[in-house]
Parts: sequence; structure tokens; C-alpha cells
Amino acid sequence: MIEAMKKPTPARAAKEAYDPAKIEKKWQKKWASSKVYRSTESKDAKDKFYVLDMFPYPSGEGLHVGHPKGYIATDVVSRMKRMQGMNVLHPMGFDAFGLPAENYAIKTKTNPADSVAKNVAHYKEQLELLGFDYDWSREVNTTDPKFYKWTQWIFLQMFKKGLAFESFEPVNWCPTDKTVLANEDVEDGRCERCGTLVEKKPMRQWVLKITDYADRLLKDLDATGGIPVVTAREGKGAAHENEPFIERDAAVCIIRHWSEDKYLCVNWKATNWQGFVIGGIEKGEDMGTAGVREIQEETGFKNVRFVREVGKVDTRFYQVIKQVNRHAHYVCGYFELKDGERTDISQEEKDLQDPMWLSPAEVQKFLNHEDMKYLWDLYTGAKKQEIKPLLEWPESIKEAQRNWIGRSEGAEIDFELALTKKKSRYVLIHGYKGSPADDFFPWLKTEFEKKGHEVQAPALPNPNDPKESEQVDFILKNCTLDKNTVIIAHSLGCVSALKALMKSNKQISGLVLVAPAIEPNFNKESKERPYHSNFSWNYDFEQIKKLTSGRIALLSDTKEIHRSEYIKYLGTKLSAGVIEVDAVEKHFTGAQEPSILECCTPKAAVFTTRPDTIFGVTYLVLAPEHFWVKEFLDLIDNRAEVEAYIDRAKSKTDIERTDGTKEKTGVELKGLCAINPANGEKVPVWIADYVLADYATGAVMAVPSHDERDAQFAKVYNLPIIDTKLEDKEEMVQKYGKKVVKYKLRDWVFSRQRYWGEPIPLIHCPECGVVAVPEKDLPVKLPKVKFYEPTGTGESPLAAIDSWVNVKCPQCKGKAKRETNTMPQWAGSSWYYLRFMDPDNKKAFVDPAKEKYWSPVDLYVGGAEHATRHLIYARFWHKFLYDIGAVSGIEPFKKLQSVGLIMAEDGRKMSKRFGNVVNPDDIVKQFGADTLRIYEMFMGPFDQAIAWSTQSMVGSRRFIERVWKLAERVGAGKSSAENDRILHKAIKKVTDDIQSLRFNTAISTLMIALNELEKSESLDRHTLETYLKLLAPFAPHVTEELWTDIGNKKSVHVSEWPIFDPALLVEATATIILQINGKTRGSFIAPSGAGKEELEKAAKSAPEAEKWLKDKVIQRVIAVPGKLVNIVTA
RNA sequence: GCCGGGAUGGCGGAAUUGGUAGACGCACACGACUCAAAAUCGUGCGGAGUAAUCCAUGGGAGUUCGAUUCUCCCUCCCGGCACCA
Repeated sequence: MIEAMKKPTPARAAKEAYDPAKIEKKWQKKWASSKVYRSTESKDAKDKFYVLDMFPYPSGEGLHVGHPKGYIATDVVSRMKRMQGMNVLHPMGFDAFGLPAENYAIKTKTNPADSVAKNVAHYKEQLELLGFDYDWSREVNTTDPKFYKWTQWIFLQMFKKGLAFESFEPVNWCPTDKTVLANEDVEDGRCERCGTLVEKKPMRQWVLKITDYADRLLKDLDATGGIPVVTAREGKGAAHENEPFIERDAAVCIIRHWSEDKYLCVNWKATNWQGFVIGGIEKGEDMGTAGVREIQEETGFKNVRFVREVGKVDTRFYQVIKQVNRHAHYVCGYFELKDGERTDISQEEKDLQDPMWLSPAEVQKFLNHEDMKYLWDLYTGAKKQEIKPLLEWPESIKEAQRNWIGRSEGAEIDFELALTKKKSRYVLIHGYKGSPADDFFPWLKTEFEKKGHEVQAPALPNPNDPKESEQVDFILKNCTLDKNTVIIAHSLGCVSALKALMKSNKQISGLVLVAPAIEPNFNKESKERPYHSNFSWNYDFEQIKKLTSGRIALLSDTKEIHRSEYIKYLGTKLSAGVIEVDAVEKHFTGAQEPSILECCTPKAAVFTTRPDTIFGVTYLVLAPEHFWVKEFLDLIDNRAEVEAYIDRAKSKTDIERTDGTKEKTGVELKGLCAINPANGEKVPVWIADYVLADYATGAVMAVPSHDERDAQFAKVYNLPIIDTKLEDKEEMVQKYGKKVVKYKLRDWVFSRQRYWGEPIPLIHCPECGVVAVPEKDLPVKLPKVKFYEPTGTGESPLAAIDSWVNVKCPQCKGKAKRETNTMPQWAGSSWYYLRFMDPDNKKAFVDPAKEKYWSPVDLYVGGAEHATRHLIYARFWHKFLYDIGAVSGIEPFKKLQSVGLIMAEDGRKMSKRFGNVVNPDDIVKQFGADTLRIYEMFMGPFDQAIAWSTQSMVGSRRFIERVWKLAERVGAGKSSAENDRILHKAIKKVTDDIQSLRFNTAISTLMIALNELEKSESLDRHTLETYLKLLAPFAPHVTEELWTDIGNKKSVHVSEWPIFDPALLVEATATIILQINGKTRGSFIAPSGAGKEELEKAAKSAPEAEKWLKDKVIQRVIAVPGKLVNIVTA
């Protein structure tokens, strides 16, 4: 064999030495000009395969060798899939809005638009050196107005659905980058970009309501995918009532005749929908009961029996009336009829459908919907229900998202707050024609007095013809208005009360307006009331807000629709909460109106996962920012101390506050107590910064005997710790609270006070409020500016550009101003994968047919660091787009693979800072792109972090050179069985390994095959071709060169991927391992098909057996055909 | 603290349902070629031992005829979450 190798008989003229510099550029140009890698929506029956990289953020530093690792992987997969005959979409683009580009621009004093263009060009050059098969005709760039027009469009859709709203809550502020940050942009209390400690600042911000999707984002991580073919619904559902698409989960009933092998099928006349009886599953029903009920109602058959569940189909359809995508399951059951006994069914039902009994063969023909066909196949056993996860994602990333969303189930329990010594004073003001003896007033007075409060309930003069000044003066004369007073006014009494308050100009504790009287000019059509002209109806809302510190509640009776508009109006003017309740009697005229008492009773809701420990509560802790702390500040005994603590907590950064190792601090709210609803016990109320304001209710019932943190706190402040027996959780929740689910996920703070981002397409109009920019005016282009440095004032630099800011209101055409905040870096990347499907569309962000064709992304490859940002944001946007019917699936990325980082040779991260960056351009120059590609894929398991080693690269280079030399040996001879065996072993392994992204073992297989082929006596053209095909995805240039050298005209990259033939692997004999007592002692050759007994016999006669079994008694022999024989001695 | 993933020669790693542990590659050593070197090709390469053989997949136990693989406990490393009630 060595002889043969030494004297090769080259059929092909010996080529000059392998020189990548010569061939790689050549092929890259050829591929580009011949457009081999262009993707179009295929007309033929090819399967599509959408493989995507997380598109790069082009920094000024360019690529280092770590960046292309993921791109090489997708390139390998896309090339194999293409050769396997699939219609491949493998695009590339650039994500370039946001802080890094802007900071780079500021540093280098170039306009971000210019530096981004330069960086993108550089990135592209570097990428092109590596021979990727990207379809560059589909390139997108998030900073291109043609692209961000649609980013803005999606934002507007969210705005219209109420998912984008203005918030004034404290947010994360980075003092270095001078912008707010989303929770996701904060790492360990520091700005993820610059490492500065983040401050909490209350600021006006645009926020996306991602929390509305928390539950679905969590649940769909574990959803099963069902059968994709069946789930892709063409139909539009629920166009009218007779439509058989059902919005809930529905029971599909396969019903067998009582004596014959026939099945009941129905034809819906209105829709020509042919299938089985189907009906929605009602709340509390299972599929069996729903089916039986539905069969009885629709067909009249009385004696139905549910036999077994058949299977499930995931159905999705577009709900025409509501214009949303819907998602439900058809759960199919098999039912039998005992007899033909039947009740009459309504004419209505008869008109809808024609029932008929069909034989199994007829059923199959009859069905005209794929879901029904599929369920029938499940019933007959022709198909098996295949349950795959909807998301084939690494467990670690799913887990990171679960942690981030942080669902916890628990209970909310109200604890009433009361002053221990001081009592409140309630001033009750009755309305028109009323008196303190009427309606709920006497009852309310008693209730307050029971609690020890003082009540003043004046009988106002001339209730039947009230005059403003008379009433106001009477109130001021007879009632005490001070910091301890709560005014409760009803109907017209609200007017008197407000006027009295304004005139007194005294600070009070709170104000409750029960069904307030409507201003006469609020609604011109409202009928004239006799008292209208007796009042002046001019309120100074700002003054009222000040005097009440905003502690105003407005009670609205849901039965009084005409009043609710006015109350809502008052609510906005007074920035007060409107509480809508069912009054006992209309307009709160019942003898008891508990909702009034309820809203006067201060209650703090606590969230707990341990309601079973409620009898162990020894104190209550509120977050320092808690609503009730502000409310009671005036009424407690140690105001100064408490205020000082609140100030201290405010000045702490989050990282200081949440440091669990520090001793806990807090202050008691002296003079205040909380009442445990379970035993009526009064416990002290504390504030402490270990309770977080923005998680759950910001209040905790402290059970030091069962909670470590509470115990620590109790120890510090000497609070009682009582051991208590545990109650039944469910029972406690039922009695004292309600079940709730809380999430750690916060809404997405979506605005940035920076220049380089998509402008938020909204306009602030003094008359109309916040108005969306009309879609026809999109995109709102980012203006070119000279100064784009952040201002630090909480406004973006855009605010200084008057010509841009000042616009006409699209609604009233009056003077208005643009929103000047911009979107965060993550906006464009939340949907870019959709734009690749249809990058030039001017009418829509993606054409629905193209979206349907390419979705979902079949393989998505990128860094694991995006687990809780990009990947959560994109899922959120996708689900939203699904809900409005803009995309067809509920998840964007089917299979996700994370790339392991490539570290520098010194084991640290590659960074300019450490001076350990390896540039791919240099590597390509020295070794060639094919070598770099093979090396990066061969380094180790793809998802594992690994250190770069330029020295180790020579192995990959040698490998290619040996292939190059092997090709010189190719002869015209026929293929040998030996070569076929070598190849087919490799075909199977390489195909499987690329499929499951185990590139390192795929390459090792190719190396093994090469070693074997080198030793093989003959090398025919077919063998070489097959080998080149297998290697082509990894080393596209050299394989293409060798491929054309042996006379092929078409590219190797569009040749057919070899198909594994197991018959070629069968060998006549197999090596069987001989073990004695489980230890390997030798081996012997046996015929491949040898049975257990044959093997046992052969093993016993093997020479090693003789040696090791001398003087031993054989106790047992285990023979595994094709593998081994183990002889066990006593 | 909770959750997820790991630990195999000098190094990167392989062993797809429990069946010859160390494939493939790097490094290293020796040999061939050469005046010489590089390149290339060949041979060797977990540890101990002349050898027979014994020991070895982070440590300890267990299940099994047989364990890198399964179960339990422990140590260490990486990643996510974290005063989340």
C-alpha cells in the first residue's frame, strides 16, 4: 500500500502547490457574479430552510477571529441544506443604532451615520474574505430609513393597542451615558455598556408593556410544536357564527355507528366544511364531556359513550371580525353510540349541517380539511402523534429566560392600616335634598365611630334650594378642616365640599367624592337642574390637589353611565383614581354602601407565597416608597425619623440596597398599626429598604419564624418571633386574600435620551394629547445634526432642533411638538429577521405570503449573552405581531444554537484593551479562508468557549493540503467496495453531525476518511467527488477548485449531497471483544450474523479464554451479537 | 441561597441506546529523505513496570456480567437569577 502511495499515477496533471491566495478570491468573484446563493420563494415543492446569524453590530475595531465562528457554522449548514435540495435563505445585515456607535462617533468626532457606513463597509470586506454564501441582495441595516420606517410602524401598532405608554416611574439612569436604561441593560446595578453605577430617577419615559406577555413568553418556552404541516392554517376563521373554526379549544368527535363500521360525518352547508362533529370545550369541561354534550345537541343521539382520546392538533387562524390571530387546539376523541335512539334537533341545527354515515374509506375521501384528515389518520393509526418542543433551544437559555421572567404564584392579602392613638376625623357632606339622616350617612357614621373616629355630619341649610356661599360658610363654621380630616361628599355635596376646601385653603388628609354632581356646561345637552345657577362651578384643580396632597378618590356607580364620563374627566384633572363600583342602590342611595367605607379604609396589600404562615405575622414592612407611607407621614409620631430614612434609601444605588449581606435597616412608623385579617391582631408597621417598591405590592407581611430575611430584621430590631403551626394554604387564600401571580419581569423602558436611534413617531399636542404620526408620514427621519452629544438634561439632543421638533398636530392641525426621545438599540433587532424575507417591500414590513413561506427561522445562531435581551424582546414583538395578524406563527426562532466564545491565546477575552486580538484578515493571508473555517469548526464543541491557538491551525492546513494531494492521485478506475465503505461511513456521520451542529466530529470523520483513502489502492473519480461534496460546506474554495479541475461544469455547491446507503457498510465478519469478568482480555473474528450461542462457543475457544479461564468455573456467559462476549467465573 | 451546564493524557477534545476509554488534531520523541535545515512521509506517544500485569475518565459510595455513560453524596469550575416576600 505504501508502495502505491509513493508512486502515484496521476490522471490529472500534477498541480502546483496549494495556494489559497490564488483560488479563494477567484471563486468568491465567480460565486457573486453567477448569483448561486440567491434565494427566492420557490415555486416547486422544495422545502425551505431559513438559517440566520445574529447580525453584527459593526464596531470601529472590525472583526476578530471570534466573530465569524457562528457565521461559519450557519454557512456550513446552509451549504449542506442547499446541496440536499432545500430552498435556503441565508441573509446578513447590520445592527447599527444605539450607544456604541454613537459613543464611537463622539470619540472620533465623526457623524454616526458616516462612521457606521465606514464600519459596515469594513465588516463586509472582512466577511467576504471568508467565502460566505450570504444572499447580499437581501442585506438590511437598522439605521436605513427604509428599514426603520417599519420599526416605527410596529411601534405605532403597539401604541394603538395600548402597549406603548408614558410612564413617570423612577427608572434606571446612567450618568455617564446620560440616558435611561431598561432593566435588561443593567448588570449588577451597573450600566452594561460603561460600568457606571446606575441611579434611580423618576422621569417621563415611553414604556412597552412586555409584562402583558410575561405569561406567554414563559409558557411557550415549554410548548410543544405539534405537527407543523397541520398547524399552518390557510383559513380565515369566525367570519360568521356558523363558521366551524372555534376560538376556544374544541372537541372533535369521531363517532362510530352502533352496529356497523361507519362513522358520522357532517357537511357544514354555509362553508362547505367537511369533517366530524365539533364543538367548543366550555370552562370546566374536559374533552369527553364536551364531546358527549355536543353530540347530543347537534345530532340528537342520546346514548353516547366517550371511549378514548385520539390526539391533538394545534390550530391557528386569522379571526376576521376581531382582526387578530387565534390559536387553539382541536382535541379529538373517539365516541361510540349504544343505539340509534335520538331526540329531535332544532331546525336551526338541521339547516346548518348534513349528517351522514360513512365507511372508513368514504370518510377519508369525504374530509376536505387537513386537520380533520390528520386526526382521522391518528384514529386509524396511519400516523402517530409526534410531540416535539416548539422551541428547540438550549436548556440554559430557556432557563435564563424563565429566571428573568421570574413567575411566582402566591396570594395577595389586605392588611388594614390604622392609627393606634390618633383617630381620624370624617366630615360627611350630603347632597341635594339630602340630610345626614338619609341614605348611607347614619350607617357610615356608626361604622366610623365604632372604630373610634370622630365624625362631623352637618345638616346643610336649605337642602332643597342650596346656595353655594351659604353651604360653604356653613361647612366652614361647623366642621374642622385640618391635617387629620377626611372629607366624604356625595353628589351635590361634592361641589359644596370642594368650594369649602378651596375657600378654607387648609391642608386635609383626604377627599372622597361619591358620584359628584356634574358641571352644567360639561355636557351641553344635560338637563337643567334647579341648583345649577346657585353655584359658580369653577374649580381650582391645582389648589385642590395641593390641599389634599392628591389623596382623592372618586367613586363612580357603574349603573350611572351618564355620570361616568364626568367622573373620568374629574379624575384626570385631579390626577385621582376613579373607583368604579356597583352601588347597592343607584347613585349610592342605599342604607349601607360598603364601597364607600372600603375606600376610606387604608389597606396595604401584601404579596406572599406563604399564606399558610399568616398566624406567624409579627409586623408589616412597607417599601420606603410605598404609597401609604406618604399618606401617613403627617399622622405618625416620628415623621422626621421616617423622612430621613426615606431620603437615605433614595440616595442609595440599587446595588447598595439589594446587598443581602449587609445588616438590614428600617424604621417603625410609630403610631400606626396593621390589622392581621386572620386573627384581628394589631402588629407594628415598619419601612425597610429590603422590601422593594417595584416588586409585587411593595409590602410584606413579616413572618420571622418562617422567613430568613424577616428573621434577620426581627433580630436587629428586637421584634417578636412567634412560632406558629402552619395552616392550609388554599384555605387561607380563600378566607383572607386572593390568588395572584407575580413576575420579576418589568415593562421595557423604551426611550433613550440620545441622538443615534429611531425617532419615536409620536407628536405631543397641547389639545389632543399624544398623537401618532400618520402611517403615510413614516419614516420620521432622524435629522442630520452638528451636535449629537447627550445633553444630560433628560432630553435628547433632538429637542434642541426647533425646525424638527415643531410640527402641526396631525389631528387638529394646531401647533405641536415631536417626541424627542429615540428608541433603544434593541428595537431594530427585535424584528429584522422578518425583513430579510422581503427586504425591499415598500407597502408592508413583510409581504404576508413571503412571511408565511419563510417563517419561522429554522436555525438561529448567536451568542448566549442575548438570552435575556434580544431573544426576549424579539419573542415579545413577534407575539404582538402575531396577535394583530401580521405574522403567522407564535414564535420567531425554531431552533436556537449558542456559539461558544473564542478566547485569546492568553485565556482572556479578545480585546483591543489587552492587545490580544487576532485579526481574521491576517489568518486568511497566512493560511487561507478554508483553513480558518476548518480550524474554527474543529476547535471543539461548537457551543463551548475555547482559546485560540494559531499553532494548532497547521493541522487544518495540513488536512487541506493532503486533500489537494489526494486529488492528484485520482485515476479513471472503478469504485471499489473498500472506498464505498469508507465513504458511506463518512456520509452518515458527516450528515448527522452537520445536522446537529457537531462540526468538530464531522471534520474528524473527514480526516479519518482521508487517512483511509490515502491508504486505499485506487482512487476513482466518483470517490473523490463524493469526498469533495462532503468537505464542500467546510472548505468551499478548495473543493470548488478541485471539483472543476476534474471536469465539472456546475458548482460543487449546487451538486447533490450524497445519500447514505447502509447496505454498503455491511461486512462479512465482525471483531468481537472478549471479556473475562468484565475486563477486556482479547478479541476474535466472527461472522457478522453470528448468534449468541455461536459467539459463546467461539469465545470459549479463543486463546485468551484458555489462559484466563484455567482452573476457573464458568458461571455465566453474556454474548452481545456484533459486539462482545463476557465470560463470568465463579 | 435557587436554577442550569460542566470536570476524560502535556493541550483541544472523541466515545450517538451502559459494551475494546483516549478517535481526530496539536505538541513531543525517534526514524526515512537531505550536505544540512524546513517541509513531507513513517513509527511511537495516559501512568507504573524489563515483562506478565496493575492503576487510571474530579472524589466517595451504589446498581450491573460490564459504568466516562445510570442513581445517591461530596469537591471544584462556568453561566443565569437573587434581600423577589
